[in-house]
Amino acid sequence: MREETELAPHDDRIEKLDPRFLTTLRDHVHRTLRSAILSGRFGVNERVNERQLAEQLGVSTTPIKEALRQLETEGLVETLPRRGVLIRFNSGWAEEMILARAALESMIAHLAAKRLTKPAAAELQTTINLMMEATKAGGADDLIALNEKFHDQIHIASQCQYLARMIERQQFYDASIRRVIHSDPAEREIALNEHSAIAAAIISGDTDTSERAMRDHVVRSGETYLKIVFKNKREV
Amino acid sequence: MREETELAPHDDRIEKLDPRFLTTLRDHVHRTLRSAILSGRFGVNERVNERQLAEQLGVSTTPIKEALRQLETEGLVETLPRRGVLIRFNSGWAEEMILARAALESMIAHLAAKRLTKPAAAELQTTINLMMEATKAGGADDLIALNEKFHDQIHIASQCQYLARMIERQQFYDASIRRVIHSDPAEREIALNEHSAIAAAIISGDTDTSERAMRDHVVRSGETYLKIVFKNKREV
DNA sequence: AACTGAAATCTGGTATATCAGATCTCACAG
DNA sequence: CTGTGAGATCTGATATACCAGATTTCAGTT
Repeated sequence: MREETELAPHDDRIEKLDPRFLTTLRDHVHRTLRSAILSGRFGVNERVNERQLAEQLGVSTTPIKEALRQLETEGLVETLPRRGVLIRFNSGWAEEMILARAALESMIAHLAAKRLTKPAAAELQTTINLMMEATKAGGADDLIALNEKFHDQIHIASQCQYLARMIERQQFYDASIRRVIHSDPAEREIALNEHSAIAAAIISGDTDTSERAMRDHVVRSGETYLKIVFKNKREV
Repeated sequence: MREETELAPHDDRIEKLDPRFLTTLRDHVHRTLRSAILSGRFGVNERVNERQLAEQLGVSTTPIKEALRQLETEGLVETLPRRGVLIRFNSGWAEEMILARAALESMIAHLAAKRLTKPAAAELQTTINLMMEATKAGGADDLIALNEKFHDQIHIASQCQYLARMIERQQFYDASIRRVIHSDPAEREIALNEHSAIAAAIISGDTDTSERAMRDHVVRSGETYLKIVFKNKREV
């Protein structure tokens, strides 16, 4: 018996609270602004005012400033010292975010193919099987969840935490748009085929094919999102 | 004649000041901390204290906080709300930064091969020619400068600003280490060959070869840096 | 000796005041 | 009409005070 579990007041029935559930104002501001920018609620090159934002969101400027620093590092805004903060997002930016994600995901797929363990392979296959069923009969939300699980499993298999985190930041669309896409029968069919091909390549350890299949999948599906999000307004 | 240049008090002899030259305390703190982290002056998982940092750097906590938010978004520190700030950097992180850079640079090389203009091709070739000379007779600093120019030209040719910015953030070594590497005759020879191959592929429009050559170059040279920066202390 | 919990303390989070560069306004000189 | 520049004003940058979780300390209890 392990001493620690004996001595410590440990109780498996109650999970430890994840500190991440405790959010901060800064985080809330960050999410809100990020979402607003990505959904085009700011114009390209529009200036935003820290004090004004603070007032609108009912907070002081401190969390606003911190959130803006994060957005700046993400490349969504640009701060001109002592002059102003500009929104930096348009369809071109979104396109490059897709390319970034494609590049990173394909690198991760490559490594996953190289590092995949037996049990992880089985789990990945299980996800694909569930996807097949959900594609036929499931709702959009089921597919979205499976989609996330699929990519997460690959991230975990690759053993790359830094890369996985980077990829998360390249998402420029929200749940509502995903729901639209995952409701389209044609898109569902294509996505399933692509996912199956990716999984097969990774499970078979074919790094090269994994890489390409993943890249092509991310680029193609990304372009589908682009068309919907930016419709007819492709800015300069 | 263009009206604007006639009416405006324009004087080509004097360049407009780039606002970016005006730096802020926050920026200075960011650079300082980033450099300190990347050069291993903090231990893995070491906790840093905002007030303490402020005192050490002789500033208030505000610019410290903002710089930490940037570093957090870059993945170099992690903030546990109301508990502390942890350094998140070790050799594994550095390895993944190399992989990220390789993935992004190879994507950019792919696009550069597709989008390269005639004049840009000539300029790229010029850089390669200068590199050949510098490899034989030049100093390390010349090679470093040419190296940067080479990659910059490819970034510009790719027309990807967002990706180019992302790549900049994946650098984990400083000038002094680059100087060591670019002084080694063997390394110089290898790098020249790789650069030449990349340039040739891009100029010939061979997207596939460009991509691979770039990726392999970044990974290989990155590993050289890894060996030097982390020597014998490869942490968990 | 082991446990409990209140209080001290540490740390980041937030609000606010103030500073200073950048920009704008507008009277006034040429 | 045009150009100038002092002053008002806007905006981000910085400093500072205070708030509130999280952690530690330690006396008191069993």
